[in-house]
Amino acid sequence: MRNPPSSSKATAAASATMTTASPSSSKAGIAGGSKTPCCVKVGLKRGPWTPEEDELLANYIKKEGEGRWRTLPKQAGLLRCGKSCRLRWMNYLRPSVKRGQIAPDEEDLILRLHRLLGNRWSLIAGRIPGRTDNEIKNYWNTHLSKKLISQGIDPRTHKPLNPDHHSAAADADVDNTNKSVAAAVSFKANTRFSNPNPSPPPSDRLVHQGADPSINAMGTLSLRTNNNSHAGVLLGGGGNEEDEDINCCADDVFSSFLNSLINEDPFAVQHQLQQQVLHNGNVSTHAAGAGSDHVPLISMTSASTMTPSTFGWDSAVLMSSAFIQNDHQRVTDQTEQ
DNA sequence: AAACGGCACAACCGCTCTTCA
DNA sequence: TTGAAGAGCGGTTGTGCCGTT
Repeated sequence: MRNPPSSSKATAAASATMTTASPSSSKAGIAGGSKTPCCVKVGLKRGPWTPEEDELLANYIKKEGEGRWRTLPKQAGLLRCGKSCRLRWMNYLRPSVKRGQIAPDEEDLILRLHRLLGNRWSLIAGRIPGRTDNEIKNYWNTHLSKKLISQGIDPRTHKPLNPDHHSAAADADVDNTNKSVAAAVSFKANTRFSNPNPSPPPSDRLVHQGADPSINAMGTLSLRTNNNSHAGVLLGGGGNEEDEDINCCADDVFSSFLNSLINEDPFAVQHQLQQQVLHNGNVSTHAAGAGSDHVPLISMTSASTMTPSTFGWDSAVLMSSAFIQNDHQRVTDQTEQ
């Protein structure tokens, strides 16, 4: 784990020391002369934030709320670009940000999530309350990746660096889990929500983080494939069947699904998906593109034998189910042997 | 005591995606 | 349909601190 001095360093760096901007700090972030700063406007301050700037930003957001980052600095009386303000707020000033050491259980969770999700820091951070993507990214790069390497594990693939020292079965485990999660993440990534809430919807990116309860509570969502054609997945019974709509809380499904994978319990994943289907009455899929036909009432079992290409969309929880079922079958086979 | 290197983390950049006029 | 603006993400850099030589 981390040694005590690092925490004090972190605290110091997070407050006073980093805010004592030396003349050289104005060069921060500009590597060489080729890179263009995000804020080319003359007069905008860069580098470490001062306590005064923090106060201005925090007070303004407390009063006016988040958003409109481009205009915020001017309104708040800050000589910063909006991007810088947003980053400062998100990674440091937000009340929900938890400071201090990463606990062992958090570290374990980061490892598990990274094994499943890769460098999707925001997604990982979304499942660790109070931690920011930047913090987790830093912690990974400075601690965990090195730790894994010292254990003979490739931090990118989570497989042994020396392929002679592991079994094919172990590979299969990792592969199947990764495929499951890749499909689910892809499902999420391709999911665009139609928020029924009339208030300005938060960015879709937040959906990936699972950070916004208003999104978790959404009733309707639509899907868009990578090539911008539209497709729909209906999970659930009642309600209208407008194209592009999905009438169940897919985020909950995803969340439960991910939780199960984190806990390395593929049977629970399968069970949860099946329960979701039973609860909602059916699973149906349909493509909303030209000439598409509805494919009604497919069971999870049949769904698990289908490929995404069957429907013309490139990802789905259904595929995850297939992978999980394969896992189940493999284990069953092994048991019988 | 000074120099050096590694560590930790805040901050920045380029890019991508979504929204909206 | 398209382009501009807004927002967010992952990768990278810069800086201060600390331990070692």
